[in-house]
Amino acid sequence: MTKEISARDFDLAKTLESGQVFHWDKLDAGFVGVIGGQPVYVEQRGECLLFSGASEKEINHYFALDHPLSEICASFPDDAAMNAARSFCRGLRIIRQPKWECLATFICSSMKQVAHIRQISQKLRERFGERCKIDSHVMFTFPSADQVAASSEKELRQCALGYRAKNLLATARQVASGNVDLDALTTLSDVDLRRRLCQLPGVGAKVANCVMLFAYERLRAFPIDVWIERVLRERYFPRARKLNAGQLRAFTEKYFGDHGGYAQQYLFHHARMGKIKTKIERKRRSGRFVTVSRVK
DNA sequence: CTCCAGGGATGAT
DNA sequence: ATCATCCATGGA
Repeated sequence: MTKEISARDFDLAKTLESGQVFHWDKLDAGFVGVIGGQPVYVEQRGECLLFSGASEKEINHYFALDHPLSEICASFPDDAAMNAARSFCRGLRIIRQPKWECLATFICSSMKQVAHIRQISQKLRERFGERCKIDSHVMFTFPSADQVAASSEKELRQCALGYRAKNLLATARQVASGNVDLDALTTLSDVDLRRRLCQLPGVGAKVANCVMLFAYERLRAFPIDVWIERVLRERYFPRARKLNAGQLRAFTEKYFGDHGGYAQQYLFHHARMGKIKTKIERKRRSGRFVTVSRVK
């Protein structure tokens, strides 16, 4: 039942915990999640992936094991912030997510921490998705646009969506009705795709760029959230006074180039992990200080 | 307890 | 065209 493929230049944990996808959970030595409506277990052992629930082809495609990662990383600009992130995030890949699932979760992401987006995703799945099992482990698929569209704003709010419920419902109805065909947008240019996505309720430039990057494989798309904006201002414009969103966007588009989305994800993950690490460090130091002072 | 989070829509300059 | 404010919720 368990199959295995070689996966070079790949770090499963970094990929799944970098804040690009929100429905994978740690189980035993690996992760459980859903790919194409099927429950999947994946575990990394060195340069090998052990998995069950999907075909080798599906695993290869979902985790984008065909992306030429060393070439992509080599195309990043050569500067201190980028080099640190490149080194820290070795093996992190931008995966190929289902379009609706990605769009829906990022509509829910506004002004939410990664941990809470995961929680919202889980509540949506448990309430509206379909129950399934991998071995004896129970899980739920992400609800389709039809399933979300058939619910109500009140029900959605019970998933801790807050003001985002109205936007998710409105967008789900546009997708479910066929008014918007997410698959058909694949043929559009980056500019046109972004414009169409931004027409959906709850989708602005940032969410549109996330969906373009994580579901449409537009590897240039460069989402600018509070973390990335902080990195850009601190590391690339340390003493710029007035710097608006348009100027930041123009800079990122030309500076980070064809794989800007990858560069962005590396900067994002490195910055987030750095902060979490300093928090743990602070806690450890304060704990030690208390111990020492008590001894005295 | 307070602070803040992978923002967007809206209305005021 | 840019800028400020509000929007719910809960983790840290």
